[in-house]
Amino acid sequence: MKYWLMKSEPDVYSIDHLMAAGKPAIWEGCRNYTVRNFFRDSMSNGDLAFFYHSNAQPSGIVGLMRIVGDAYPDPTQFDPSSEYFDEKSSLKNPRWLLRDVEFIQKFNRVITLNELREIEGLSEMLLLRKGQRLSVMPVEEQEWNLIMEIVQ
DNA sequence: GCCAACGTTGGC
DNA sequence: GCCAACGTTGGC
Repeated sequence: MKYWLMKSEPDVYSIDHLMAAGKPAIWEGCRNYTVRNFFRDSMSNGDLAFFYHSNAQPSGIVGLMRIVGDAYPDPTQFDPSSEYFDEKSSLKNPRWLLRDVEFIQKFNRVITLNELREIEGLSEMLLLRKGQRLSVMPVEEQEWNLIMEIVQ
């Protein structure tokens, strides 16, 4: 079992959208090779992930979800009407993958970025590193547990 | 809206 | 394969 943090701008797709879906949803639109490789090589069915709101007031962790199934090509890359369309990708040789995610829980408050910065033991957390911009990133088990402690 | 930091592209 | 120019992310 591994742990992840996945960012989304709530104006685009928030945890409320995922909660309302009532079924697994596709985590579409990631166009970064590191993230693509995480999807392909590192994530597994059943892994857990924090849902993180970026560009939000305030930004922070808002809930939990579960990775469902295996990686597969992101359909939006083939759709010319999608903002995620990639003309250099093809059905035979897809560039971009995604994962399905399933709602588990919405926290009763936002664990803000500032709050995370003040937690001893999270100083090495990828999310908190200067200039770090991955929209999907691994979370260490001890980091996960520290954050879960303050949620309870 | 600004801008730091990083990723990607493409000419050479 | 280098690297300048450009694009993107995301906090503020």
